[in-house]
Amino acid sequence: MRIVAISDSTHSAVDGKKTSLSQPNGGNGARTWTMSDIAEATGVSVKTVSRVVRGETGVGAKARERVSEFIAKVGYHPHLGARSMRQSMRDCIGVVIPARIDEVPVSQQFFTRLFAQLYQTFGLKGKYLCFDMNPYERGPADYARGLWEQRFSGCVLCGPLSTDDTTVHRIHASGAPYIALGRLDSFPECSCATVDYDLAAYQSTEYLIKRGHSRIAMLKGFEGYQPGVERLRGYMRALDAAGLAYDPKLVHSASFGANDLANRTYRLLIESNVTALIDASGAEDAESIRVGCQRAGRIPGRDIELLSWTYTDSAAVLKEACAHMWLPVWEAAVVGLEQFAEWFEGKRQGPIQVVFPPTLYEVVTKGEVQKPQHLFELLG
Amino acid sequence: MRIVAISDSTHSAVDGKKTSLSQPNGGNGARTWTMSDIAEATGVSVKTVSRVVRGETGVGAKARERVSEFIAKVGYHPHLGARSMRQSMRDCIGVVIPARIDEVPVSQQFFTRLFAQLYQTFGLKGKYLCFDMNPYERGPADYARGLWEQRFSGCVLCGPLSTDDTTVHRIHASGAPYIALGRLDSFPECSCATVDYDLAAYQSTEYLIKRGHSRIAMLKGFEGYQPGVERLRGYMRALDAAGLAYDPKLVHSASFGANDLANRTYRLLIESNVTALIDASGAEDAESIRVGCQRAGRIPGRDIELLSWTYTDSAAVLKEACAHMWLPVWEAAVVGLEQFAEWFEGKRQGPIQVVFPPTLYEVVTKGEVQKPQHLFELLG
DNA sequence: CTGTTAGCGCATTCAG
DNA sequence: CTGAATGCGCTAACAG
Repeated sequence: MRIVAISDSTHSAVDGKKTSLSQPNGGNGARTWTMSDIAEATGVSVKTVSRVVRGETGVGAKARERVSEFIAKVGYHPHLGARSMRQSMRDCIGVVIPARIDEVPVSQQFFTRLFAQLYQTFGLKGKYLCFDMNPYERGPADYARGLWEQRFSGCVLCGPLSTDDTTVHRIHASGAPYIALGRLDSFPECSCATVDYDLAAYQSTEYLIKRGHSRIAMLKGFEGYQPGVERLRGYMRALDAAGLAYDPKLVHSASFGANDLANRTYRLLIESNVTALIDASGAEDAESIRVGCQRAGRIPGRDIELLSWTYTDSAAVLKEACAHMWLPVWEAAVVGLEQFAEWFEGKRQGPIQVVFPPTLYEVVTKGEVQKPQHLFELLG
Repeated sequence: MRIVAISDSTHSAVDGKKTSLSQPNGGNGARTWTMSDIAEATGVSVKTVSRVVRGETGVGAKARERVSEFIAKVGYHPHLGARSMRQSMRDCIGVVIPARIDEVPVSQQFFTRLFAQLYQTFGLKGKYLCFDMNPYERGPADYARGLWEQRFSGCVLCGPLSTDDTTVHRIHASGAPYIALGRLDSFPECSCATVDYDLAAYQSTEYLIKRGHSRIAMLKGFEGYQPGVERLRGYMRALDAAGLAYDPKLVHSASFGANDLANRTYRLLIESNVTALIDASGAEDAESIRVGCQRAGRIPGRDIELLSWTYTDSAAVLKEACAHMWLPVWEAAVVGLEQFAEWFEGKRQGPIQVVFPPTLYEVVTKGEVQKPQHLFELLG
């Protein structure tokens, strides 16, 4: 067991010179060494110490060894704040939430997968991950503040973008590497990795129209966010292509915080002549849909045809549904993160554009998915 | 939609003065403003700008408004590197892994709960969480490097400590607020929030002895880590108290990476005269234990008595077990994190010492827990 | 109430 | 191969 040597004969000259303000907790702790301390103690110049620390050439073998040993002995580490004033922080990736964390359904599953992926891509290479949880304490905060503050030099926007988001434009304009796990109509150049929700809605609607339905209801999530807009647009396009009129009463938005999915389902199903329902809520909540159907006196497969969206390949949210739309959100994120890592490391240029198409299944192989638990639900 | 105004008549004088090195990606991005830029543009001194930014008194209403507006307009943010040279970083908490992430069983459940808790405690207050994944690329890395580098000024050590850990001593000596989710025999002063595994092992063994067993096997995890040491010590103390001899053949360590739990169980059970088994592996893997029993030709409750450890209140890993030991690891972490937050904010002193006792259940109310999925299993 | 100035620790010229 | 000097953006002590 070796504790940092506080006093050492080699540098008795600098003894008690100053109590650095930047000491962790300004107390009885071990002293914080600076390059000039090291230089003084080892009898070389600051620049030589710098060369050794940064592994540069231009230092004699003897001097290098002496400095290296001393550095190891006292446990010197360069001050990153000081370093960041001369160069950008290329060892820290920001992970920021561009939406209220309790407004969007960040599932436990998705979050831990994302974290594991970030661990593999960056953590294993010794890089830091810096999370900014975007508190929204007094109005929407600037979720990219860590970038402006130079805390990190690139970031992952983890979550859907609000339709009126402007921050992502500023990130883009800054030239910093970034990737949004979601796109934005108003900003097609946006660096992103996501799924084509518009197409998913279009194909869902088209499928049901082909099966003879003309009064198709849709339960959609993400009100106020881009994925919500895309759902509606794709739905309307499909209706339009089939020459059907759009009835706003047939589209409801469900919020994730309140558990009103069953209620929304019920209300949609008692609308006149509704014969089919697209569950594009993203909640993956079979029970609520079932309860809603039951309360409306509808039996799936007989009185009402269901089509539900899932984030899992070949899996169903509702066994009773006639078809299942798979949104490869995770798969897009993986590809996007790989490309982002290359951009961050300077091996490629940005922006990234990964938009995966959805896949419609009629037969499911993996059974029914569980209702996911969301991050904010774990609290108190 | 408003993009940062690049050129503005108010400050045409400083036009094109310099291209700061610290620009995010040194390219076509928007310019990075400094305090002196703001000062020059608004006709005040740097100190006045500083006062406005930091919300200090001593600025006239007119000047304050002018500066505030300009700052908002150009999207100025203080450079944290520069700031960190004068004061410690009190808005960033390090979350570091003091063990190889693939050597210890960080369950998805525990991890997301921890993250949610950190979000609530720090994220909501606008603080950053900086994860260092401790790569171990070339030999064990210094998992507290973020502290030495002044990247953060306090940290949570998330995971068990290695028995030969020395880094935590240095963290302690630095005076920085920290909390280890695990303790260390060799370092009783260590700031920690954990469970008394020694007591859990003692009580488990004692319980089985009282039920008439004298040949008690133990399956333990965390070889090389403190919780592993405590398991063995508690087990041995109980044997000793009852005047029984310790037989090393009756204690096996299971590693988490390899799935050898069933095999270990089998091997323990074919040992001569073993009549009871403590599953202190921490794997919460009922299936492997069952397979091991079956292969050894033992039927739980008849040929062999099982006692399994769980991390969930009133829940069982194995329904067949005669008793269940609950280790309130999570509960200790919550209390510890609260105290850590207060220490970090200067509202109390360290170190923290939260050591929860385990609880033995004979009757279980919440049913059988699922085998947890671990973070590293999500990769690949 | 406001401004001037001296560093913080490091990387980077530019000289030896 | 080495070192002295400069400045990054900010805060704080010290003047007005």
